[in-house]
Amino acid sequence: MKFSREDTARTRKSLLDAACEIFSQKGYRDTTIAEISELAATNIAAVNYHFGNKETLYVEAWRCAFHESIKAHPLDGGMADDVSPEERLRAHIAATLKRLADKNNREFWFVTREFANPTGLLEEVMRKEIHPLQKKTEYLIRELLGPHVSDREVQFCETSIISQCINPLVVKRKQKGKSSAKEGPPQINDIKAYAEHVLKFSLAGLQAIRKSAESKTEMCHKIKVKKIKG
Amino acid sequence: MKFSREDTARTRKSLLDAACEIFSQKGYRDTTIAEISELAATNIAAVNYHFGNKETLYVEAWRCAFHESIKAHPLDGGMADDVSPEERLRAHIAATLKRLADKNNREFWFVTREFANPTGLLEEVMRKEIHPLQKKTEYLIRELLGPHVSDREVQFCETSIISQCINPLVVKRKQKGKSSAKEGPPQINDIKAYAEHVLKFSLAGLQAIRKSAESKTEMCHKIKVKKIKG
Amino acid sequence: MKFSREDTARTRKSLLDAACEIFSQKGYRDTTIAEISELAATNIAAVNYHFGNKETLYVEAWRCAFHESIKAHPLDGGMADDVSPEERLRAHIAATLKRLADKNNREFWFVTREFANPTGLLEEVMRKEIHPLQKKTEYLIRELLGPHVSDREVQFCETSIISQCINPLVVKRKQKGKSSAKEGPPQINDIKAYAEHVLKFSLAGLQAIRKSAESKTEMCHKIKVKKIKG
Amino acid sequence: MKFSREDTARTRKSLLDAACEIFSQKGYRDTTIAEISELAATNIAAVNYHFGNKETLYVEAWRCAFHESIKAHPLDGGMADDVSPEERLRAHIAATLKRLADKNNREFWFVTREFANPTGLLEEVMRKEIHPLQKKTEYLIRELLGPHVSDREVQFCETSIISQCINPLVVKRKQKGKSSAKEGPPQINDIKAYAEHVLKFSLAGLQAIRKSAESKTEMCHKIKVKKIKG
DNA sequence: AATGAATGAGCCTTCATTCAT
DNA sequence: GATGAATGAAGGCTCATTCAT
Repeated sequence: MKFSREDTARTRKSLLDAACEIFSQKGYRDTTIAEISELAATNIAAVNYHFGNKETLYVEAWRCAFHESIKAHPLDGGMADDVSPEERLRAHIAATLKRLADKNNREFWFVTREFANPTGLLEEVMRKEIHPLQKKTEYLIRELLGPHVSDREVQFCETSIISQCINPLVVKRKQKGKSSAKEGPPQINDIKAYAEHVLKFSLAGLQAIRKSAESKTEMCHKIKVKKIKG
Repeated sequence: MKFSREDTARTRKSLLDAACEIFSQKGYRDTTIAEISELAATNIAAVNYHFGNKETLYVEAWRCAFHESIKAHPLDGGMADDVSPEERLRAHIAATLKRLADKNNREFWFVTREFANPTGLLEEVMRKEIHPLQKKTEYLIRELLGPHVSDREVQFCETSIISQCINPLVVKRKQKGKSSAKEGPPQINDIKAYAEHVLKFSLAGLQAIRKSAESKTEMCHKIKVKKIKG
Repeated sequence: MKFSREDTARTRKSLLDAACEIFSQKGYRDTTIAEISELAATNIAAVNYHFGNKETLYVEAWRCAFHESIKAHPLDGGMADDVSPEERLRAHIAATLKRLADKNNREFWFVTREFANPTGLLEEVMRKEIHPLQKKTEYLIRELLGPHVSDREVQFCETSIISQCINPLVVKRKQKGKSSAKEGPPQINDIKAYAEHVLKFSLAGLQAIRKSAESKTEMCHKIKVKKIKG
Repeated sequence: MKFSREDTARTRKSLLDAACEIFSQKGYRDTTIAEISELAATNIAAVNYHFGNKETLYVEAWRCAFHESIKAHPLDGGMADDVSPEERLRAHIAATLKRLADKNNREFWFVTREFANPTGLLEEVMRKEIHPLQKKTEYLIRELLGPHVSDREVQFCETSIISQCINPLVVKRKQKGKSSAKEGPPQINDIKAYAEHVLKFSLAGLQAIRKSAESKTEMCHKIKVKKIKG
């Protein structure tokens, strides 16, 4: 039997898809290559043939999931750069929440798992892919905080906002499929409403930090002036 | 080997400690009872004798870690109930952050791992142990938000605050031991300063939500009055 | 804590009872001494303390079951020796069937199991206990067959009759608890009716064997006479 | 080690043979797959690869033994359907006894062990395979008993005949290898002679049952006639 | 005398990887 | 190039027995 290059590529891709699906559902350890092979409708030796070993397949699957995720959810929320920073923050928060809440977004699972149980395998690939996005967020927040805040305050605010987006969805995902018991951690069901809440909550927070920084600066200034006058 | 009957509890405890340590480091699946037995300096069969099976040991280990954690870090931050809600929130945030940041807190690892790679085994025990704490937080937030907010708004605010406490520490833990590269997600190093930030940020956020709710209520009231007068 | 001799004997007996019960239900291999200890409400070490090991307990349990069985079902069926052999056979068959069909007769299980999966442990004890009974049956059958049959014919008839008693009850026991599916081997439900059947069937069989033997003898005789006369 | 793809079936077969041999000797519980693998000269994991687990292997081994047994000993004894029922019964009894007495017949061991120590695994497969054979026997007996007997009488006679075939061979097998002690249950050594005995004994028995049924019917008839006439 | 604790040997099963074709 | 067959290593669990008290 002969196999053309197209067949080979197709087999590889279907293995990757299957791996993506199952790894994201069960994590590295709980996934067997037998399962993946079956879902990909190939034989069990194909994984090692195409990817060498399970670890490599895992990394490749993550990369695949990441690109899918980025393609489906542009990170700027499709917002132009010339609108007000408040609007851009709204867009950013909404886009992030929507992306992470997307049930088809398998990448989020990989990241969550990786944080909890670092394999180290995704270390480098994650840094390279994610870093640029962070810079953008940081810049936007700095804009909203004004010139008087310290770097650390910017970092803290960035953390506050990102955390509000990530954490509830980690919780939500875990609860998925569970009987919506009233007990258990609070859970977000209306993503849009929650996005508005995070925006309102965070803008107020940012504003408070900004004013605090400004008044501190002013006081320093007054003291300096006094000293000079006196 | 010699052992007295009094040693029984000690054997059990040493197994529990070992399990706690290794489960929190590697998670359920990657931990073998052989490892645990070795660390506890007993026989593999001892696990089965004392705990029945690996699953039960896992749950017991979690419970142990949880109680250790709570003992080391009282949840109200040692704050009396009669101080202002703001002060109590400060204490709560500081205590939570300190607890989660404690390098000896193995329970946090369990929870993180469980969220990322659910075994389902801690489902019930976690709910039972953690639920009461949540209620307390919820009550405190409701106090700060005033009477006009909806349940969903309370829930959202609770999520906002808790998320700010949990997420950065998950990230931080993962980065522990890494070269403090400037790349990578923002990372919290000064827990006390961050606690103050979260308090300031969140109080402003809560205030904004409160005012928004109040004005909404007022407007409704006015409309009603108008209707009646009209 | 002190234990009187009465306590000791009681513990021993309760272990024996428990062993009897469980061994007869599950067989040697599928029974664990933990189960037995639990049912006997003692600790797990008691078995080895009182009986040395599992095998010895098994043999003792069988002996116990056997004596219980004999006590409950006298082998002559309570029939006097002076009635007709036909009546004595009726009594014998009825008694045997009743004994083997008795749900409380745990000994039958032991024997069945031993035949299928000889442990060799019951070898000697069974021979000693059972042999006398066989002799009695043999004598009765010989009486019914008359003086002309060979030893082998007696043996065959004995086998025919005993088999009709034993085999259907082995089958029946196995089917116990099963849905009385119409499929499956034929099964005896009315023991008394079946006993009458076996009697009628076997008396006819014995009669046939007897006549056959007699005619054979007669023919031999005639031939001899002829030879002499001739 | 070298192996061609054609060898696959051979490997499977050798595992099956080994399983057949050891299971029939030791029963399900006392057999380890390690033993089987060793006899089959393969790896332990091969059992799992080819059969999934021990239970499946057991069932397959039984089926294999059963088919071997049937192939070696056709159930009708090679007798045409047009001979007299007496001749067919003779052939049936002879064939059955020969089959069960065959030292190479491993299936009989399975069945015996299964009856004594039910695993429940053969429940269904045995019913499916054996049921048709029973039907044939039943039909033959009904023919010999004539039209006046009840279903229960047929069932009883079937039981009587089958029992005479099965039980002595169970006993015999157990005694195999033992010193032919004069003690112990009667034992069949000449299978052909015993087959003739069973035929003679049973035909007489059947005849008795038949006549009894006929006279009963007749009496009923007379009574009815009387009633009508009267 | 009697027992709770402990253990070592063994079993079935899983699974990533390798091999000959 | 691609695959079905095979395997070795390891894991969790069971259980009769032993031991110190």
